Amino acid sequence: MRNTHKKAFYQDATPLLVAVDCIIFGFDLEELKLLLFKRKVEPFKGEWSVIGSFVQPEESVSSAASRVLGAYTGLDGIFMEPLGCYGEVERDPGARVISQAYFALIRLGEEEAQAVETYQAKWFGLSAVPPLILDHNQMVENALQALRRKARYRPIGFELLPEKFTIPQLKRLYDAIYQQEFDRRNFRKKILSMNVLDKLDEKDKSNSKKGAFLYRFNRQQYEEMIEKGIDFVL
Amino acid sequence: MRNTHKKAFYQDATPLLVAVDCIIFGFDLEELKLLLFKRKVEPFKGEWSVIGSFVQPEESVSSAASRVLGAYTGLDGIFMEPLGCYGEVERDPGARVISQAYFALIRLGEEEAQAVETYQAKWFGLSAVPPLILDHNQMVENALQALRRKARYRPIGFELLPEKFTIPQLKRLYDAIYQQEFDRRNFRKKILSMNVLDKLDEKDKSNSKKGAFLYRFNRQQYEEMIEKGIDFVL
DNA sequence: CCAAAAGTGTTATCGCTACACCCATGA
DNA sequence: TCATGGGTGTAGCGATAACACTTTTGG
Repeated sequence: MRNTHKKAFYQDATPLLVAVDCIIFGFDLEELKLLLFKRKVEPFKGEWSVIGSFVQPEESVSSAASRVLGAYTGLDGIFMEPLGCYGEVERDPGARVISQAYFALIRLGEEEAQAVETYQAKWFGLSAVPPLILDHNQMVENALQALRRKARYRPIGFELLPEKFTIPQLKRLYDAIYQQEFDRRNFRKKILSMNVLDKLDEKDKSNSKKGAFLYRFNRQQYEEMIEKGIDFVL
Repeated sequence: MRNTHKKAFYQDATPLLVAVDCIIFGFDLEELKLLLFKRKVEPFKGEWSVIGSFVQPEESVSSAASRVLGAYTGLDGIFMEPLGCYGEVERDPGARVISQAYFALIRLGEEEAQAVETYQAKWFGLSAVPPLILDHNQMVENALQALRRKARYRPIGFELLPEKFTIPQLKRLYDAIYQQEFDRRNFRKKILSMNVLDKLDEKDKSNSKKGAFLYRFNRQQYEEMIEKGIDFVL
């Protein structure tokens, strides 16, 4: 029996494989890092890649990305942001696969370290990223650009730091992201002037004898600031 | 016969329908406009939508978008920029379709007017956008945000103007994009200070007795400026 | 007591904003 | 000649950038 006109519109189209790929950044309080995985299937088995998965029929594209992030890091609710679509015909010699890439920011910690064991994953400094399969090096480059673009105007840097952090640590994060040294005094002034950090009574002495005060990001204050039309800029 | 392990990786995944949708902006020297189409197939036949198409196996996602733009406007080499992925499971009740959206900027002119005839398309002012099918209103909103975000830092506004334009026209374009009135003198000063416009000897008298000088965007100058690390900002 | 990082305040400069008057011309 | 939009300059302000000294404390 012939299709109705209605169904034909969809049935005449060819379905394609759709994947998500996640570029995962971390920060060890020294350097910006990238989490890479040794691919376990052919083609390119054993080579380095970012982590990904095919999108299943019963999940949205973004939940596919969440699923991947959760599965491979053991963490829940990881910050992620869409990066773009990689849709060249020949990008994957194994099959026609369209990939939607995301970049994600995680706090380095224990759960994630355990995942590193389980999945043959490894953290790489940004200057030591090895050749990756397919167009993954391109994705990484774009992810870094996107991170740089965003981190200036949105408080996403905090996603890379522990809940409690010091101002010098925050500055080192921005130094690492932008590969340049910000002025200590101006940096402190600017971030504090926005009133989005709560100063705690504790000090962190891991980096100096004197110790630096710990702060916590106050999302509520941030949102009130945005309401008032004031911009977050670092 | 059973698949090899290599093939299984791809064969175990379910292919999905992938579409591109194009949000097309135009500027009639007065107002920012959106090009919308009357849908010709079920479901939602006869309702307004942005224009799109399924991605074919032998074309990249971005060439699918180019194809759509070319087919429906009769124009070649239209400026377009990826907007994002719309991947909710239930976004299209007709089938599971993942859509990659693009926004495009075109110069209003003759070829395009003819396409308006052929395809039952219509230009809508931004404040008069009708209800659209699926998540297309969302796409339009996001496209407008993306246009606003971009136009400040990249010289994409020129894509909406004729090759030769006056400074007041350019200002009116930015007024329209940002829904606010820029200061005439400051606007002129800023754009001219970047040295990316070539002043012509001709005047355009369509808007005033005195006439305003015509200018042309000089892409080469723009690129040299970027080389030097100077930012384009309007 | 000293090395090493944390913390603080002032000044100069630059860019942005606000603003008012003259010019050219067609009707 | 006058109404309309085009074209120009300047002064004030606020944000940013540059910069040097004091504090704390573990070793």
